[in-house]
Amino acid sequence: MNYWLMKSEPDVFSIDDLANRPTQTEPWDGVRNYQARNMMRDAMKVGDQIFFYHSNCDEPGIVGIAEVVREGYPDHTARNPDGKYYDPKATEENPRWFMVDIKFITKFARTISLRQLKEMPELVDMPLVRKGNRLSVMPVDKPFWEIINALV
DNA sequence: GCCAACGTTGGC
DNA sequence: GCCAACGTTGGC
Repeated sequence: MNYWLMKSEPDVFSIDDLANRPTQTEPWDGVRNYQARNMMRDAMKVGDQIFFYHSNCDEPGIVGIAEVVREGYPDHTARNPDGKYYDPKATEENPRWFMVDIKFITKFARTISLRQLKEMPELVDMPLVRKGNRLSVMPVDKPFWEIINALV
């Protein structure tokens, strides 16, 4: 089993939105970054655990856990000319963009803030706390996962 | 709103 | 294949 972190702007789609879905499941559409795409297409497996991260908000940080329930498949929003994720280069034969489905597992009682994570010496090598990291989907090494989980 | 750090695009 | 211009991300 692998561990991941996925960012979402809570104004757009928050962990509460995920929890309130009828099936508590959501296709992770709209990712338009090749590194993130490759991870969703090739590496994320059913059962993998995901830290759900809120970005671009008052208190950026990890707010809960989700898991992968469907492995990489074409992101059909790339082929909808009326949607904001439209990409004319995506075709049926070559979908270009992929997504996974994730399911709500838990919401933390409080946000584990980015600020708090940055203060922890044992996490200095975690990509998330590195300057300039803009990846919206990133792997989390198991030791980091366990350290952070112990904060809850 | 600012801006640093990236990633992508396209001319050459 | 280089690289300048441009667009986006996301903390602050």
